[in-house]
Amino acid sequence: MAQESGDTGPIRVGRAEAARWSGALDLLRLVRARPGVTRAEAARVLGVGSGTATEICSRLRALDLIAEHPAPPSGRGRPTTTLHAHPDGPLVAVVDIRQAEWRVAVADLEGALSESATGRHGSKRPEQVLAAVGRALAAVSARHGSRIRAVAVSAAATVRNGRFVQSSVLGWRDVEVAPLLPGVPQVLGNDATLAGLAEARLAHPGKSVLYLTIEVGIGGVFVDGDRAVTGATGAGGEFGHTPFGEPGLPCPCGATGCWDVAVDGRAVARHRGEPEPDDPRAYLIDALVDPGSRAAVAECATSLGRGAAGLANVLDPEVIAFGGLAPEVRRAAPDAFAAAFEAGLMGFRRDDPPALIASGLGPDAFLLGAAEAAFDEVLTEHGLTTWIEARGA
Amino acid sequence: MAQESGDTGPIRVGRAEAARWSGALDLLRLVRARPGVTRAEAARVLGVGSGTATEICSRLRALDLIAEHPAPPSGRGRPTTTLHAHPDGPLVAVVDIRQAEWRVAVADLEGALSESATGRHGSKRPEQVLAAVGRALAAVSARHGSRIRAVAVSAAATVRNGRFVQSSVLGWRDVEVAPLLPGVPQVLGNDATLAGLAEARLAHPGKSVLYLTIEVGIGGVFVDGDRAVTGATGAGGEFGHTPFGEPGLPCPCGATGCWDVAVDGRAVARHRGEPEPDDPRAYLIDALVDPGSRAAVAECATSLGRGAAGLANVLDPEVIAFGGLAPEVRRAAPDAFAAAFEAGLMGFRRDDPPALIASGLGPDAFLLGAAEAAFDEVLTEHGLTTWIEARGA
DNA sequence: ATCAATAAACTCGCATGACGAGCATAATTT
DNA sequence: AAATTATGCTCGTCATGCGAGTTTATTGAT
Repeated sequence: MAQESGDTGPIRVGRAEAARWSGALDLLRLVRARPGVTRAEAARVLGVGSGTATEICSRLRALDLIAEHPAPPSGRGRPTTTLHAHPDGPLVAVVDIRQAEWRVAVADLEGALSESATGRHGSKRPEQVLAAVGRALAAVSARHGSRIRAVAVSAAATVRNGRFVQSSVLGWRDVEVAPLLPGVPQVLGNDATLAGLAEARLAHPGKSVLYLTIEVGIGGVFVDGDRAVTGATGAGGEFGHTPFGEPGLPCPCGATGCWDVAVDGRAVARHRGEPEPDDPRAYLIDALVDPGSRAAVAECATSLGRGAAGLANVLDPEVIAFGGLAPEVRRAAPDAFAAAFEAGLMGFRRDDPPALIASGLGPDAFLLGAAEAAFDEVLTEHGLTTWIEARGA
Repeated sequence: MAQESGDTGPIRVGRAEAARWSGALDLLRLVRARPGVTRAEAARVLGVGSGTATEICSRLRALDLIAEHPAPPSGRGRPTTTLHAHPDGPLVAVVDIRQAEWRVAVADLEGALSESATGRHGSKRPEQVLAAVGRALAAVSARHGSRIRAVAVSAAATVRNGRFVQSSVLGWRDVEVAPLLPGVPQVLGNDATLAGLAEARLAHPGKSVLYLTIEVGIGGVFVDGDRAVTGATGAGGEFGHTPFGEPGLPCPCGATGCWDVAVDGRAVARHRGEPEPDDPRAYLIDALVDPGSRAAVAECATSLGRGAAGLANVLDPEVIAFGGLAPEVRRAAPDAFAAAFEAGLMGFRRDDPPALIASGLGPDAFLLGAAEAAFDEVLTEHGLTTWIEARGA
């Protein structure tokens, strides 16, 4: 994100400053990815000796960043300890804004969510929604004080250069989110992007994961080695707006032939000769169990399979994970899906195709993904430095 | 690329080992990206003090990794020095295997290519081609000795897990390339991937670049911040095999509706009602200047624009760079291209669309990209450690 | 019970790269 | 010739990681 430090003046991160905490950061990230990991195993994974592990752990314990508990002895030898989030350690606040409601929660280093507040918003006015979220966050901040080190907001909206530029389900256009907690880093994320990030990091760490989710339209993200590929402005992953659909068919996004309108409730209605439903998601849920919609749903499953295969050809993922209603669409017409997927893959990929799985994270996926994005801000040299300064003061 | 170090035993890179050379590596990468950069500017860019710069530079000079020349004084103050590749510094050998010929060259840290050998291969037998290339590399190795630190091979073939798994233009299937220079790291790359890597790093450093090139079919790569996104097995970037083409039309890859056969000489011939040409590339070159093919070429330009827009929606590049014959296709029907591109973009992207440019690297792009990939292997802690060991011995 | 075996934590001297303040140097400007 | 300015160089300091050796806590055998 930081570019052209030459012009913008002396930011002066400093090499030693950056390298200083690299071992400690690696340990913290490991504790985050695998809570309760033993210190001995951590040393093996990180490739450090026991002396270094001792040193890093005691440093982090003194800073209230990790806690160590004696591990239940398992076999001969001196028993090791398990590493956990410190009970007074850093936290992040996470927000998920959905069509009719919002949620605010707090996550600790281990990824555990403690629910804090939810609200409904009949109004579509972004200022009102954000004001309500802001009040909930103020309460969180009052409760946890300076332990809150970052805020991440997930919304069903397109994110570009740190703004929500549009959202059909929320009815938002170009919404700037002022700092919700002053002085704390804040990141905004598309809901499908963050859900995919959570799925990739939590269920398939280190792998290349293509995440596809159907709600209204289809979206997702490609996560390559735990890093979301979101392009220049952060608006990548708009898979619904590739011309995989019916050529010429207009899409509300402004383009034509979009995949978005070929896989969801709007597509089912169109195939059945019905008018466009007000709530395509609810319509699709009904259609999935309606025998009269079977052929129309199979068309969607075919489109899902063909598009997933095309994206697999482009992105070469190791895993394709389906979220939202996509697993249901696939399950409703498994043969149609499988045939289209197989036919769409390049020949040489068919011997060893990507694994197709249904995401198992459930409705917390957005908050979990937001926690990932938020801790990405915290677990940096800068984040650690400010944590230490806040402790000292 | 390194995974699961836990099981595979004690590779033990070591944290200090890795951090040790990080400053030196950053300087070497800077000298590579900007040959002739002054030491004073390098210190500013890297964010180190003059003392540290002195230390790093003298260390690298002593190791024959960089050379310093007095810079022409420009204004007041003590004149600085410019940083260059050392005349006895590390080199990489690069290979480009095309339809009817191969080239072998040598690149230094600054990216300068010195041509070494070329050959033609009427035969399509990969063993024969690789044997000829191997002989040329042996000659290179004899001339430069242990200065050659890596080999990179570009070929018009799909790369997967370090093998060439298929190539229609070369007629190859599942070719394993044995080490061409024993004891030296070797990387294989798809030609379009490497050309895009070169275009991105040399012309648009740090940006997100979508590179699209038409030869036979269409391919390319997405380079996000100087890193090629090639997926789990390295076979990403097969943009030609997304279903952007005519639905149902079979493609030699095994899938149907591929973009590949909608933008090249085969597409022009089909639109004209002619049989599939033996050499689609030559056919397209002719068609580009043939008035009778104007409408057919415009169809290809439309398909190119629509597909490029779809990929822009997915990948969110800052720049779309066209290579091969793609700039000519665009130029032959600029209005058709522009209309399709604009129509295919999501509405919110139209205000600030990605820049569309023609690659200017010419036929050396493949070798330059191979040099990038090869130096990525050299400019690592491990690469530097082996360089130092080779010096000492 | 006692003692060997085992695995892991702890101690401590060492190497190293980066830092930064102060000094030296080589150009331009006055 | 002197002042100014930008840069390179020297050197004492520091934090991190290393690694060999030591200690500690558990299991299992005698």
